[in-house]
Amino acid sequence: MENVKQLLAVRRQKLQKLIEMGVDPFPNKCKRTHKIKTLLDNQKEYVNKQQKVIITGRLDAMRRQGKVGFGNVSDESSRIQIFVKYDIVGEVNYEVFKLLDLGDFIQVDGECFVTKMGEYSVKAKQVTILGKSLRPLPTVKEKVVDGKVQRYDEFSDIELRYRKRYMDLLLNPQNKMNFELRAKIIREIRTFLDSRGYLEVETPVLQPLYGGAFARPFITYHNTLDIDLYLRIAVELYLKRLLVGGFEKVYEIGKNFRNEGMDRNHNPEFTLLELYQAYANYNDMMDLTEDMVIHIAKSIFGTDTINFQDQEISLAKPWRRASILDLIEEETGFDASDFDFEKIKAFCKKNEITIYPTAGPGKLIEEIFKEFVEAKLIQPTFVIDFPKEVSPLAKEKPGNPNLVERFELFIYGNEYGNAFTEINDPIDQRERLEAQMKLRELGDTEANLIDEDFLEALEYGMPPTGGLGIGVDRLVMLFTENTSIKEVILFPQMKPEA
RNA sequence: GCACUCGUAGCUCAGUUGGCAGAGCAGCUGACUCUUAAUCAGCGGGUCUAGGGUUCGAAUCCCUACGGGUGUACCA
Repeated sequence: MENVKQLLAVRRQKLQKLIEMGVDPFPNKCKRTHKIKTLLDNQKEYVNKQQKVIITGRLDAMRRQGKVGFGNVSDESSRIQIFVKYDIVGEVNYEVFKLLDLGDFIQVDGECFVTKMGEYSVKAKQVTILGKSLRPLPTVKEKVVDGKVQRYDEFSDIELRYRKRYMDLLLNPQNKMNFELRAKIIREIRTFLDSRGYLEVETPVLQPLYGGAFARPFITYHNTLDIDLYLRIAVELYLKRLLVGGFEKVYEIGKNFRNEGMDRNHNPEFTLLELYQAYANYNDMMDLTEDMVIHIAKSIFGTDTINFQDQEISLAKPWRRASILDLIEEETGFDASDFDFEKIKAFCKKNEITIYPTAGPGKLIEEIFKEFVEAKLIQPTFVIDFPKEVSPLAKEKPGNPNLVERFELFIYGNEYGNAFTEINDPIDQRERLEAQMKLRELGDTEANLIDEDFLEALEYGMPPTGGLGIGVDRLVMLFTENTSIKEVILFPQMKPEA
């Protein structure tokens, strides 16, 4: 740490020197006439008429050479070289220039020109410090070889990149793209849904009861009310209340919180799109999902084909729709359609699938699917008609009391969405939740709770409804070709450092 | 949770069989009035993640802890 102290001390000394010279290292005012990109876009014209410009940005390279010096300044738009000459800026300003460190924010008043070596630059008339950097940033250098940018000493430590995201963004500008694309994707989701008449709503993050998904919640406490509250694990039960209230098409994009393990597909807080539509069912939700994902792909990337992990994935309609039972049979030859518990248990035992005490045949079918099928679903696939046992909010499939109208969307072996024809029969819904409570009593910590207020709402009447949930982070991962959710969340959850 | 793996200067990394902790960049001093991974000369900078053990001697071998990654389990 001695070294760090020295590096910090040096910068503070420079700060002191500037102050002694009467220079404010953190002025309140600055001026900019051009973004750097504008300079690049108008190079010929600006060079010809020696365009006067004032640029601002961070000094990220410096090559001083006696009484002349070069630097590079970056703003959000781009990066350009500056040329600072003693004879032009004068003795005092040149002293200031010499006291600059990499990472300082500066303003350069000057004019556009081309150096002897042919590089388009800003010839400084004055260099003004806008914000002193008191801590050294790692230096990443770049060199263009055969038109390709080669980077040296890249800031690449994954842990540091996540913990100090600002450095990652600053030093690895290509990583900013993930987050720009994330914003665009979410914007296109809204554009798409808004144009189809869905109303965006906001429902409570702090809930007295949690529901709508299988997950353990985060618990918090409200002082004045003197009650525990839960951070939502889903917004489902609130959005359905809105359908009772007469809204016909609603959606919410927001953070949900699940108190579970973390890995490259799971962050404790994550962004979920949930959508409910009256007078619709899960088939409509499949159509909608296809249209929405294709809209995103085409409007942002101009194509309905994407590459992920060297696999070409076609988003063109229609996506495969196959039942979970058919897929299992396809992969394993095992026919579970009779829901014969003993037979299914035997199959699980033979294949070393854990049989939890609370699991029935439906749960085991889901386990078999995970074990044998999931990873095989590379191209977009709607896996449909799930066991009723594992779907307490989904409506039974006509003609088969073991199944419900539900689908999960899989792409490249990962789950992206979950949807069903929603239960609007309050009696059925109560029975399903009561069955969940029994599981809970048997030790299933993720089983659903009974939300009496929600059941009461259903009793007033809810229209037949299709509901959909899409994992937004995963969608962003897909479109940005990332295999870790931490790459698409600006500040992913990390263990505290020792 | 379990398994494997990594942790050395601000950053990127090397470190042989267990034998004086290194390089480049960044920093500091000096030279240089058109450089661009600027160059040249010199200098400073380390609790080798932490703690314990083996050993004459540990960055290196062993154990434990912490942190990261990967896989697996869990997770709609």
